[in-house]
Amino acid sequence: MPELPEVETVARTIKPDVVGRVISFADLRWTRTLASPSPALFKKQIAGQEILDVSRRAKFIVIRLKNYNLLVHLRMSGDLRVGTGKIKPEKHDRVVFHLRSRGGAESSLAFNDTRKFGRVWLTDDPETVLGKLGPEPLEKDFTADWLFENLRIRKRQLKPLLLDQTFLSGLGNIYTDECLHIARLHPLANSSGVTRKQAQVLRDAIRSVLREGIRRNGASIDWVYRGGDFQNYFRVYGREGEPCPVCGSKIQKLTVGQRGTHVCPNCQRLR
DNA sequence: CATCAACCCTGAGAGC
DNA sequence: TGCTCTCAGGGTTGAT
Repeated sequence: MPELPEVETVARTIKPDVVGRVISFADLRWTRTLASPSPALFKKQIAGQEILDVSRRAKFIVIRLKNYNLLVHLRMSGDLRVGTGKIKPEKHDRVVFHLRSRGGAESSLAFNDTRKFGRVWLTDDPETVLGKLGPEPLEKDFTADWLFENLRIRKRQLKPLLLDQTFLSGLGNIYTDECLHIARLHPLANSSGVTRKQAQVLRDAIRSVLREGIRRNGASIDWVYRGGDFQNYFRVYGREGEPCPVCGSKIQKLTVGQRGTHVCPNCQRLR
């Protein structure tokens, strides 16, 4: 489920339930979920750490602890779930953080991840993990001028470039298809050919789609469900053969950069 | 530097 | 029902 709006929703959801709690210990149930450090050091360092804040950077959930930062990437099927009282791990729980409140109440924060693609880092310097990420699309520094200039410099297919987290952070397969449709740009178009005007429209489309995704608590697809309903408002994603909401042409599905890609053949012309 | 295939995994849904 | 096949929101790595 995890693109920027879904990750933002997860972070906002768990924050009030975990800030102020202390991690008594971590139960690492699938070793490979831990990216770094070693399991032994991880368990030693995290025990006794108070959770000070929960935020999001790109598609990472950043959990600020007293002396470290706990970074979580949900990848394809990850989720963070808060549990109260007696803890019995659920199917696909990969790491379970056992928590204690000041009053002594027990609860838990579980990283549940069916496909095991998700990763967790514990580090004192989050920049070692987040350092190469591109700008946040909802921040002020993501301007049309910046986008225009950087699309021009990189000579790449538009969609794979927008998915490249070192170029721009937070977009995933769904939201990229949606914003390219709004901007009437073809996913295979060369980034260097995008005009200043088109860059302006694309920049605004990216921000509006992400904001609406957040407003609707993200999109819920397949069995990875979290209560969002943005999936009911897709313009092209997952709508192959259905009419384009703008012109009525049949939405087509193609493969771009090994990802399923949805376009309106009339609104999004290659040239 | 850009592009692509393989890989990391499990499970849902389609087709037979 | 049950089997096989394809596909899935992400990202890394190594080859070309």
